[in-house]
Amino acid sequence: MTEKTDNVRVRFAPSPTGALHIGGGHTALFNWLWARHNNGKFILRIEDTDLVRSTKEYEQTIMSGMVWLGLDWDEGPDIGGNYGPYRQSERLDIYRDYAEKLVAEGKAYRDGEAIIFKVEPGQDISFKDIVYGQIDVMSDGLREKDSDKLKDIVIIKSDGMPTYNYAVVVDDHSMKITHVIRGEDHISNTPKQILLYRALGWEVPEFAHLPMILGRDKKKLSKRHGATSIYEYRDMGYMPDSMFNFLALLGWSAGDDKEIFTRPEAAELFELSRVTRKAAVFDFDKLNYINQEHLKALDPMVRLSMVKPFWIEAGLQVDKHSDKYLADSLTLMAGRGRTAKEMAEFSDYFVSFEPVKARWNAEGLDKEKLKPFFKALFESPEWKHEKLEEIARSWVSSQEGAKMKDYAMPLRFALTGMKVSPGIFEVAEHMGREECETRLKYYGLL
RNA sequence: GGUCCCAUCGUCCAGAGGCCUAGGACACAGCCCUUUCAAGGCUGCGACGCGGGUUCGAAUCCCGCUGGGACCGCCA
Repeated sequence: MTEKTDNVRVRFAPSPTGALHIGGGHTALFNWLWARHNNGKFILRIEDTDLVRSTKEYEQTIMSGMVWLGLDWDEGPDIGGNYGPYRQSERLDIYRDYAEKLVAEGKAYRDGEAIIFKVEPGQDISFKDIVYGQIDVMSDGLREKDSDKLKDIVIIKSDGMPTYNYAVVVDDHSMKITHVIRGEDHISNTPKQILLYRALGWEVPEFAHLPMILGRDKKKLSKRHGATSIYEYRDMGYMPDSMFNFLALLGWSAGDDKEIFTRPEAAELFELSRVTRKAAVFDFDKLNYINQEHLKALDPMVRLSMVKPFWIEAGLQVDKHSDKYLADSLTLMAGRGRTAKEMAEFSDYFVSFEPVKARWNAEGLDKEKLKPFFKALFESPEWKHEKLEEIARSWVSSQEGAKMKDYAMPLRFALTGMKVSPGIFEVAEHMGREECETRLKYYGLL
């Protein structure tokens, strides 16, 4: 069931003080899902009021991270929109004006160069969260740490920049944001913001807080847990479709058993009311599985484009082959490998003989026993796996006590340098008679 | 210390009083297929944190406890 919402406008508002990390991507993703589900607008706003830590480079990195994940926005600093500017550092006059208004009305006061909002005791600043439900708070709860003194809220810093809690209110109001969707760590900021909305005489938007993402040790995800930036996952061989799928499943499910889905499918099914409240642990095993499933489902040429960079990274001469041959090689892999990187590693022998040589050794090989077998194989009128297997089977049955693996495994190892591969006769067919001959001769097996 | 939030298999999700001797997925274990498994098929292991209520009946509602977490910056 779809909640009745019209003209949904949501935003992702990162501060450009680092790359797009898992938590940020998760938040952006849920905002995107809600916007797309409702045919609403997804807005990107840059919160760059921290002069010392914000950089344009990070702003770029965050945007390209979102593009990589497949999260497109409808309004933002790069493409503009009717409610700009979309960079807080370009909206200083707006913050200043409203702050002056609050001062004039006696709701805020100056201290030093800063402007500070007065918090009056005894106010009910409860709110209803779409995900967490009713949250009851009194203004008396806003105390200073280890003190019973009520804490006023700084809205303009001494350097003239607005603070987060103030700017977010001014911007969300002036950008006509209907749903504020953000991490659960913002629940305790919400009452302060509500105080500001009231003082300014503005309507309060809907709030939907999202569960946190934890590391394996159940602590908030951080550098200690290894990869935290979205790009690190790309570099490890995870695909955007899978990251999207995996992240969407952290704190949400459609309620049925469907766990592998595309962006449009997720957007169709997504409901804020179905978001979970419990913090979720980032589970690599599940990510691997989801990535593998997407890797399987990919169009062969698209799959090739995901895997190719990792072959190149390993120094293999990819351009010696046609894309058709390479893509077919991956199709033959039939789902082996969980990441694009793993798939590239598991299939390197299709690209080049070099890695095979590096792995190969003749330990325990009875060359004299093998030679006649390989010779028979190469007498096959057709280099087709059915024919090759047929020859192999009759050869094995003609030898006393011989088993298929006695011949198939040495062949596999000579051709691939691996003890694991797709059916070796299929591999041989795909590699081609010439290449197989080259490899076997190199080892003196033919 | 204060305020707020959370609590179902190891992990991610189902479950919105009887459909639950709690379901699915990942992981793990075992079996099967077989020229190998990193592919495929099957089976198994495994949870409602504890204690009180409410009710004919509670994983689901209420209270307490315990255990986690977030926030309390002129960071966002």
